[in-house]
Amino acid sequence: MALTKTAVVDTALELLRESGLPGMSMRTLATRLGVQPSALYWHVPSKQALLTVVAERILATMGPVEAGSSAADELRAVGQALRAAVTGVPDGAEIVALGLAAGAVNPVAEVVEAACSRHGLEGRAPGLTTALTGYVVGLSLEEQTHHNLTVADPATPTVEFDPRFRQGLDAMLAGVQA
Amino acid sequence: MALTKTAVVDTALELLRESGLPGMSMRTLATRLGVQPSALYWHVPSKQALLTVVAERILATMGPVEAGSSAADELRAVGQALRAAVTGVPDGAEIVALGLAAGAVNPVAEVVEAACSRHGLEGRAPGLTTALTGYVVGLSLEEQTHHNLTVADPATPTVEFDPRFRQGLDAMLAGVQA
DNA sequence: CCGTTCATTGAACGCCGTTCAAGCTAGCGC
DNA sequence: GCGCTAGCTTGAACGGCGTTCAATGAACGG
Repeated sequence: MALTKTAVVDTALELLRESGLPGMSMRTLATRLGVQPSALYWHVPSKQALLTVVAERILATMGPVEAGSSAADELRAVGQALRAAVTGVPDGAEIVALGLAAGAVNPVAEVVEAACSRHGLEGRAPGLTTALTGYVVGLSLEEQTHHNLTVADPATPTVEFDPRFRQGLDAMLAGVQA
Repeated sequence: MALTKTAVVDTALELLRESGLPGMSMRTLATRLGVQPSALYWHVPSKQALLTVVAERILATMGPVEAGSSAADELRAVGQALRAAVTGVPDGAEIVALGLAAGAVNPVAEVVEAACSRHGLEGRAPGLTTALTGYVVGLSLEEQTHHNLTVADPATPTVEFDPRFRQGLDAMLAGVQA
């Protein structure tokens, strides 16, 4: 059976989950597929293009968000779902940031739109989407980078990102009043 | 005159401004300093360590933020100042994200603290700092990555990040009410 | 059986960060 | 003045990386 673009992407994600971005070189990817590195370039134009497809896959793992009693509750759930998807894969934030920059569709936009119109916040969706996505990707990137540094050098001081994430999320949903 | 760590960092930043991260290899850095690459490693333990020092320099370019009439105005100014500092250098967001993960002091914390206590928002500072910093770094990263993709392939569709940044910033400062 | 199209190989190119033994050189104690 | 140590640099190499490309193989319609 011949190689497939899908197989390449699948294996890339597999390799990513096992050993992060540094472990996902075109060479290890080819080895895993039992193929020469150059063979990959028939299915994918570049590693960057491969990574944007991987980014879309990661974003697609964001589960649906059920309707809540308040807009804040719903948007908080959206933020948490996005964070779960992004941090669910090593170096996911870096890859998703690249993917979004490359024009991948942001599933958060649609979900925020729905939540806003459900609670009479029409027109607020674009700004909230930008704020939410930027925040989650930014903090997740910091978290995963910190994690990588800790692995490389165990002397690195520990930081608890989970409560910090919630605190920041609540702060941005509340605004500067109250 | 012997090489200095300061000189290495200065030249690194200079090279960075000229041609971004890809143009700032240890080899080009050494060449610019008229030295062999290995000489750098007497002054700096690794490229990563060098980059965290560079990140602190970039963060230090954030100008002071003057007191405003409202807390939102002040925090908006903080966000804009941070963005200006980070995007003032090619690939600045990537480097700053690394620096923050490595434990660089975040100048935003202090400024937000001051602004909050000036407007009776004690206790809100940590969350607002996390939200603001995460958002600015996240969106700046997306913006600079997009810019790099555009340079590499001019067919990339244009995106206006400046209004989007302001919109997201306003959205997070306003919260989900109003 | 030929010719074409699809898919892969193997080898190379030019980068990269990093290491390390060996050497140079400035300055201090004697 | 001399020798030695401590600070700094060299030169060469190691093992990796993404990517390119001519040549090759395999499958198949005519």
